Amino acid sequence: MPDRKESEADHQTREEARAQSGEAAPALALSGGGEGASKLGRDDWVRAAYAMLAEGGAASLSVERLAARLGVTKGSFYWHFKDRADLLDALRRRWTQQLVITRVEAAGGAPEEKVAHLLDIVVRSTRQRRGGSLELAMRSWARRDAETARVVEAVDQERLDYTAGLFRQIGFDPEEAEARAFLLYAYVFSQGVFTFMEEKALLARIHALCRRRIAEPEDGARAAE
Amino acid sequence: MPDRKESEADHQTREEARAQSGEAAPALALSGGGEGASKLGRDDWVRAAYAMLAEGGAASLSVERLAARLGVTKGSFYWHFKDRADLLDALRRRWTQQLVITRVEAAGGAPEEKVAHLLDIVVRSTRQRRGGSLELAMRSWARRDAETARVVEAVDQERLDYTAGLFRQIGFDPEEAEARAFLLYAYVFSQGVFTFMEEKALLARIHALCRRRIAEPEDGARAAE
DNA sequence: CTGCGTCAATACGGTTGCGTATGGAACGAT
DNA sequence: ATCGTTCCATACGCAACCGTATTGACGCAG
Repeated sequence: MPDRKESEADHQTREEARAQSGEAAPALALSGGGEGASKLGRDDWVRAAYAMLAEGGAASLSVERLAARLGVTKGSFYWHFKDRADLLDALRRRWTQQLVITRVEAAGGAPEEKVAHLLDIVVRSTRQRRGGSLELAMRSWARRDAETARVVEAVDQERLDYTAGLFRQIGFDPEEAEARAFLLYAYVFSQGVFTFMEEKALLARIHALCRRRIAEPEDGARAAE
Repeated sequence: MPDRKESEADHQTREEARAQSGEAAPALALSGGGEGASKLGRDDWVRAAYAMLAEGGAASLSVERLAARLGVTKGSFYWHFKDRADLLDALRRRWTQQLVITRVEAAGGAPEEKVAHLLDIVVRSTRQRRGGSLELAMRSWARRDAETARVVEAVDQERLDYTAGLFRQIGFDPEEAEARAFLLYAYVFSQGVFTFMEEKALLARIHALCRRRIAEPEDGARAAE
């Protein structure tokens, strides 16, 4: 039975639970909170649920396990949320606002640099594993939930459009820009999905080459200048 | 509550269940079966479960819903399988044996043609949606199950190695072959994952271009001939 | 007809999970 | 001190599942 193995130790204090889950204390909630930050805010719940979503997917995200992870009981959960569906809504919204684009835009620079930044996102990100799990969880969830499917498709579309725009700014014609944008997106997404990409060696070997195939102009007809 | 909505109508005959689930009757089981094929074999269960895995993921694959889908009760299930874990094992094995590589090899031809075949797999496949869902479900499942992670990684590695081998046969040096193999895999995988790829128009627009970026030699230095 | 193997129905106990109801502790305001 | 707000605990009913035990229907060999 390869599925569950926890849920034996229940009944524990908040501090114990936090200690064993390896999670940092909420730390915001009340801005003046001194040490323990004894009360949880809605945002603490959403953040913890977000982590669980990445680990186990939406289907195995239960209210009671979430509460146990936070060291409280579900009595508290239903004070902050109407429903489990209410929590899931919040998760969808949070994921939508986790914008990669704004991060890239904030870094600024020429379109070429932005593309390079996009290409390196997974490589740079220390916790690529979690990012990939999230993307995976969202898409797996989207297969059986229409609203999630809507959200995910919208985000994908936005990312693709943005990337295609960069390529157009660089000078590719619209079709070529769209194709390269998709290739780039597929490449970055796959980096987060395939576990053998965690061997740094493989990634180091192929990254520069992939980057060239995706982002550089054709070698024969070098455009202008 | 966007999750469940079925499981109200239970208690029905086998034929009713099959009719309303829109599924074809098992149709093998007993090779001499005339009409209804009244008895189910272990393989029928695995096949039905395989379909449910694609639709809902491993977490939401329950024995009782599976039985209901087949028009029987779980009393029957536990005759064919020791466990739910037993069924999941069978699913993992089935997925492992669903070899794309052998299909491509069977078609034969020069390495270039095989690469082309790989590139067109999703485009050709009429039920790309289901294939993508399966790949997605397996990987989402693998994030929380070690054995599945092992299986998936082995399959990915095999596919990557095979594709890299093709590129080496074409004449690329090993590093370039590996990089292009990954790009190809990422491209094909992503086609099955992103829902906006279901618009045939977009795919038609970018496919040729992507194919060139992935499979064709650099335009500047055209190799030999 | 009898017995046996095969597949399935029914019934049961146990666990997990959802959502509700209700009460209590901490804290600030009046 | 009293009250209201905020967060949490406990207890309950209910449904979905898992796995087991028992019994039944059906075909087939003897």
